[in-house]
Amino acid sequence: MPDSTPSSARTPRVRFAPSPTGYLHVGSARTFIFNWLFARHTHGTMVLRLDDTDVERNTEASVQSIFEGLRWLGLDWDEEYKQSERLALHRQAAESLFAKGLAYRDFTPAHAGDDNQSSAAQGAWLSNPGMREMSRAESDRRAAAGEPFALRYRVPRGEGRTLQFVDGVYGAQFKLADEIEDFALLRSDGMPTYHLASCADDAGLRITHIIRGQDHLTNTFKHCLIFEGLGVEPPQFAHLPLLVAPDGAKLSKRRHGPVVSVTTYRDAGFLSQAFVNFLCLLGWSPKDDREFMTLDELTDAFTLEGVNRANAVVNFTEEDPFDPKAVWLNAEHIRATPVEELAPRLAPFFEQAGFHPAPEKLLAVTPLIRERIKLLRDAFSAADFFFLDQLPPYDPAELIPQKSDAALARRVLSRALEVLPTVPFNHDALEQALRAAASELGLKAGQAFQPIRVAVCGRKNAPPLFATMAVLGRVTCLERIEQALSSLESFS
RNA sequence: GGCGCUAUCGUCUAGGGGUUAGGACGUGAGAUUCUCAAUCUCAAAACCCGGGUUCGAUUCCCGGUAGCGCUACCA
Repeated sequence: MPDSTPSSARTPRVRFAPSPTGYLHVGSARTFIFNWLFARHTHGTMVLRLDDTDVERNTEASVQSIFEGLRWLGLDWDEEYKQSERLALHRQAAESLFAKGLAYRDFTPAHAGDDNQSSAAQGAWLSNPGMREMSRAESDRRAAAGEPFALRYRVPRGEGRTLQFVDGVYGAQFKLADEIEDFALLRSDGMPTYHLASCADDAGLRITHIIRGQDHLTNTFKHCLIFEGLGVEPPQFAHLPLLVAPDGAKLSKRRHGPVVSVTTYRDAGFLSQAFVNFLCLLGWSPKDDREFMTLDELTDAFTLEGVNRANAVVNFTEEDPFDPKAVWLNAEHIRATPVEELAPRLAPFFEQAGFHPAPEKLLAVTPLIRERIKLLRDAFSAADFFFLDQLPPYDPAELIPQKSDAALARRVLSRALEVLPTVPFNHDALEQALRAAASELGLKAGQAFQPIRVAVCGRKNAPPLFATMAVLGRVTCLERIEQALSSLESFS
């Protein structure tokens, strides 16, 4: 049944195989993305496989949270499997290796020698004493007697054999078989280990390219041994440089907390396409000067040759959990998003602040803040005055322009009050009227507009004045200018 | 400890035997604008160290150092 066509010549089948032991973290997300891009670029198949053989640590909540993360990324997959449902296949693989004499039973109690650091230093870690050499008869007898055992791979020893494979990123890799320990295939409870289950499934699912984190680079020799024992041609391998924290340590849930969870990015208001764009730039380059890229452009440009070999730092700090480049890219993607598409994405963040803007109003406000926010969650603080019934009390110092006085601010506001009731409330008419008012008062635009802007928006920094007033409407504007004026009454 | 992988501005990266070592983010200065944002201009900022090979190495080779990974009946 094994297919004799080399994996490199078949239609690519790649897989993403997370183990559900927590939320989806950014490193896993990147691995998924690279696999997806490879699959789509080559018109291959994307397989999602939950590697849930670690019964102790797997949770259903984690499964849900991983799906949630993947769904948010907006990338799909073609086939889906659960490793725990494929136990029979794994056992069969173990059987087959045992039958061929490529594996043996190890009756050493689990965790017998926990000081494997020192025993490793003495070179005594290759196999447990007496187990590898045990006769089949004795092994069978002890097993039949119900004594628990782990199944280990019988790694070729004393032949000076060199194992090798060509990595799609790191190039040709070599290792002496004698340096590899007799790794476990089955635990003493009969459950397969990661190495066995993973290889058996990769073979069974006819995976052609394994694209995964570099932390598996050395493990790959073991996997080659398993594929060989199973009598199948190993897939192509490509290992990805790791994502690390600014201190150089591998990104981990434990040490770095929620900053490594993709939901943190989602909740802060990253656009998924920006997040994907950012992750792609860590450890991969299109080799030209492009940085801002759409999914289509990424798919088109992605190749394994573009993958870098050095670990990439995600540049976050305690004060700011997001890499500045990620934030910048997000701002770029926000600006590139059409208003009709962006407005509904903003809605949840207004709701979070306790406001439920009408869709039309949101649509009117969005273009005014689109250039001014870096994260979607900034939307409310950038646009609050559009939705507040009552502005917080004015700061007279803000109503009064620099090098000026309250009297001038009062004149400007009074004049505005005279002019505004009859002006059509659209951008051009407002501009014409207010500029005219400014020159009548002998003021420069900047000087004249500040009191009005502060009156209408409640602060000095805001979107362009005329468009803002047009959205706010005549009634609100007049009301606020009156209030501002009266707050200046007693002020000299 | 053993084995492996890696090393270009603060960060992400391009490059590659002879280059003013390129771009981006961030930072600083300026321009522009009704403020902010955006935009534009300019600036500071890097080839880990030591040996080779070579007319010439940041680039190729070796060694060192450092970081990371693997060395589990975790994945």
